[in-house]
Amino acid sequence: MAEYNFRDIEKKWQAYWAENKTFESKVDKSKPKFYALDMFPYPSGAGLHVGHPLGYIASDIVARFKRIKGYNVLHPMGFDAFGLPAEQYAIQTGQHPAVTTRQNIEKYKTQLKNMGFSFDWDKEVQTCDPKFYKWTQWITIQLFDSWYDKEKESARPVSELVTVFEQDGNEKLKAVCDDDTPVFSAKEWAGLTTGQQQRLLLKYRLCYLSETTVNWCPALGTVLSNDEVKDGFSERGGHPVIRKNMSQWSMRITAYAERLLHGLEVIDWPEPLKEMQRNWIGKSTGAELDFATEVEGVKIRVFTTRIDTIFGVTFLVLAPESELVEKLTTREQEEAVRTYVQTAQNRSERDRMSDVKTISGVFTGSYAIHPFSGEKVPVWVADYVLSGYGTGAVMAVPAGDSRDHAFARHFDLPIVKIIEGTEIEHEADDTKVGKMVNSGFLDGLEAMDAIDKAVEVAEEQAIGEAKINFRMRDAIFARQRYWGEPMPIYFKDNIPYPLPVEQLPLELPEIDAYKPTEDGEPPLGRARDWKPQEGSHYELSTMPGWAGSSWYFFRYMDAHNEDVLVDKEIQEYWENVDLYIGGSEHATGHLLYARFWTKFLYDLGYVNVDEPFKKLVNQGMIQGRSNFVYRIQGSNRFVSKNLKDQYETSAIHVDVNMVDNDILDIEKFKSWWPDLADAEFILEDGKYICGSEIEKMSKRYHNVVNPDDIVEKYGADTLRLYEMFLGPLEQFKPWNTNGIDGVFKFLRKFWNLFHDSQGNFRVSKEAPGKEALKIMHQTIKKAEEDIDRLSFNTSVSSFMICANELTRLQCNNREILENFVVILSPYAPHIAEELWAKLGHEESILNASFPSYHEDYFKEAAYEYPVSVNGKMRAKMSFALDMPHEDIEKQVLASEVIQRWTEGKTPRKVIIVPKKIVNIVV
RNA sequence: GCGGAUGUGGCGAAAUUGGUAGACGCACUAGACUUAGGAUCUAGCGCCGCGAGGCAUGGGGGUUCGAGUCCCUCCAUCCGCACCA
Repeated sequence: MAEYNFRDIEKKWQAYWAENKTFESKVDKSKPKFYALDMFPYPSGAGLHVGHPLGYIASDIVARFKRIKGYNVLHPMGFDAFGLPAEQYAIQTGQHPAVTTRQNIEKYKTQLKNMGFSFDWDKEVQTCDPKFYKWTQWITIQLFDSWYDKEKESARPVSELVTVFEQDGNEKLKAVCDDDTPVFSAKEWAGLTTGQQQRLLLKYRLCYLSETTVNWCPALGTVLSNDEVKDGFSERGGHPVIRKNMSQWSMRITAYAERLLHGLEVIDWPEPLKEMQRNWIGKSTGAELDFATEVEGVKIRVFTTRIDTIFGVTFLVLAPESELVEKLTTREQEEAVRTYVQTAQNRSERDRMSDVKTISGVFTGSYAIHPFSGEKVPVWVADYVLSGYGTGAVMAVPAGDSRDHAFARHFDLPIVKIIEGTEIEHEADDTKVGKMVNSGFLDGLEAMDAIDKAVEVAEEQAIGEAKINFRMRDAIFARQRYWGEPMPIYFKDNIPYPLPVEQLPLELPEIDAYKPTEDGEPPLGRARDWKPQEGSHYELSTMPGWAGSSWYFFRYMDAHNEDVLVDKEIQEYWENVDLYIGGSEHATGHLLYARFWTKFLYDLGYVNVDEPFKKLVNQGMIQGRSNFVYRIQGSNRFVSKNLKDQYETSAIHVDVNMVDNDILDIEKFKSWWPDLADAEFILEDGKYICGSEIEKMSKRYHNVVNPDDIVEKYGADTLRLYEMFLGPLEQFKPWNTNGIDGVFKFLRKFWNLFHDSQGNFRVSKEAPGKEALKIMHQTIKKAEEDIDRLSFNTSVSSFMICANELTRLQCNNREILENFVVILSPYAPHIAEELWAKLGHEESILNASFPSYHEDYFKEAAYEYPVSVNGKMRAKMSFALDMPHEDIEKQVLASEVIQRWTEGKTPRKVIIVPKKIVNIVV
């Protein structure tokens, strides 16, 4: 009997697709386009586990669905191939990262191809390929050669900036630049040396070099961007991170803060993810205000969002790093302040964060003058004020801010009530509701109105102005590592210049080892004779991991173009990504940087969209389910889970592949390690039961399930269906193979619909019955609607119902089955292709078209209305489709059954919800 | 602390606009066919009750003829941010 033989079928069709380039996509203006993209993987040595394909399956279903709906689909795949693990491995083994990366990529591709994805492999990109990173470098040069015009809200070439400087200096210019940029006139500009001019221009460039405090990770020997640091440790490897001043390349992403925020309103992304980006950008609207001090010529500028509380200010606080600290410290306080500042500076990021609740600070000895009341307010230094945010100085309002309140109480500073009716003795009240009191000209105003009034007065008196601040910082754009894109920058006389475009790509040089040099230079310092010309040298840092991933989605459109990063016409056809699937862990990294670069390329006219991803879906991670055995301490005996409390045991992770339904395969276990060969076991009911826990799927927990094993045992189609069946795409869920049989049985049942008991292919031309038509059209409708809302699990269920029903009806009508094959094909492409071919079609099922459904087939002539009495379901009654309400009402009330439920009472009300329910209220 | 999400049988989960809660699958139970079954088929399967019926969507309250769905409140779990003035 010829059973459903998935192995042969899958092999056959994968070969067919490759040979016929079935998934190739070309610009075709006669069809609407659809761009379905997955976040490309980093090819790690461990290979794919069952969690990786989840998102790929979903996007593949959509891609295949859109194809049979008549769209021209771009569905590519590639590799984010630069990165730390390959480099760490290289440091340990001396093996070139390019070699291991290539091997890993091959492994990934084999695994991916086994799952039947409809990727157009001709469009594959690898970020570590010089042909690709040529353009990453090219974009970097464009960023270097651009500045941000606040007036036009757009990036512009630096050459135009130079023209502005030559004509007017920078006095009237509205541009985004470093905070310490001096004001100069055209005349002053003309008087500068080339070197001085270049240094000034760096303060405007979107890719720039500056002296900044960076996150330095000593263990990795490199700087990290803010999104790569989690709780004071590096995200990769978990090494401690310290603050350090260094000259570093950065990207002026802050120039785009406002647009990055606004853009969120027009894209279809999950709300939580948008919220994360909003938080990260951290816009706050407030005002800056100057406080004069007792020291001649020194003013303290503060940023506040609550200028309405200005009369509640009882002291000012400076960040320890503020340069005003020195100027304002009196002789008597000098010693104390210096000690405090030094302690604060020496604390690592980690210490400072873990110590948030400790209140510390020191008085500078001097006083500032309240701009409105003229009162003296003491100036303090405290590390709860951050140098990197706002102006590095705050006006403290203990009545309205809990930190100020705590500080005031700790150091016994006054607390002044400024909003009527608030209770502020023990706690600050930060609500903006109530009338102002003790507040001079603000008295009697509502807090919200007082904000506007205070800003108005401050601007009138020229002591302050409305101001918007962002929490987001510029992104560090260099790593002191080998395995990344070399910066296309060289230095001459200590001034950085971009490499001429025709010299790109600047390829990674060969080096003898992948560690930093003896004198602490990055690994590229080891490269010999690696310089553009005598007297100049290349930048030794490489780009961060996010460089290539910030624009790769454009490259797929035109992956082999050697002249431009993407052909304009081609890009204008594909525009941007219609559906992007990937993990939410990239919320404040990749997904922000990609938006930034897209907006930049848009400003310069290289692309015609300013958002890269129209719709984004976060697939939930598939977690691992770890199993444990319990070793009796100091022995080679293992005790079953429910008996373990009788002994002193330690739990040991055991490879989940030796465990079935928590029952340990003792023979396999014994051969796991040599010293387990003579292990003894204390069993319960003759079995060894393992403990279990949900953890991240990882090699070190021995809980990795390889999709290859599932494909081998059940086939790729079953794996695809099962991963979708597991639950909603967005949800996190542990991997569990328990239910996979059900899905496999469905495929076999589906196969059997087309085959007789001898295994001969068999469909009939006999007209299908009403019931068969009904279930078929319902299923078509469901399949279509479910894909539109990415509800794949419910779709799989409806396929099963359909197969059950058709089997029960013994229906093997040709057209019905043909429709079924087509709607199933996005989910289980191999079996669908096979049956499609058996049905006599010569082309791939991707050339089929998705069937349309007709509600007539499953609409009944009459509706069955549930009837409820006082909201409680009581009976079912049939009514004709278009029966008027009055007739329905009459019929219901006349019914003896209903009379009984209403106990003969006359109803007060009869509610008829068309096509849904009839409710009688007594 | 702030922000966001989630909470439904033994388990994974359905329920698209408020309208018969638990579809579908797993596990389980009984039966059929079998030399046998980790194959297949049939039936059952939220809880209490012999039954009619009653109770059930984290707890409590509300709106409604009617609430898993809307509102308030509390609890639990997960995620993100965390001295951002």
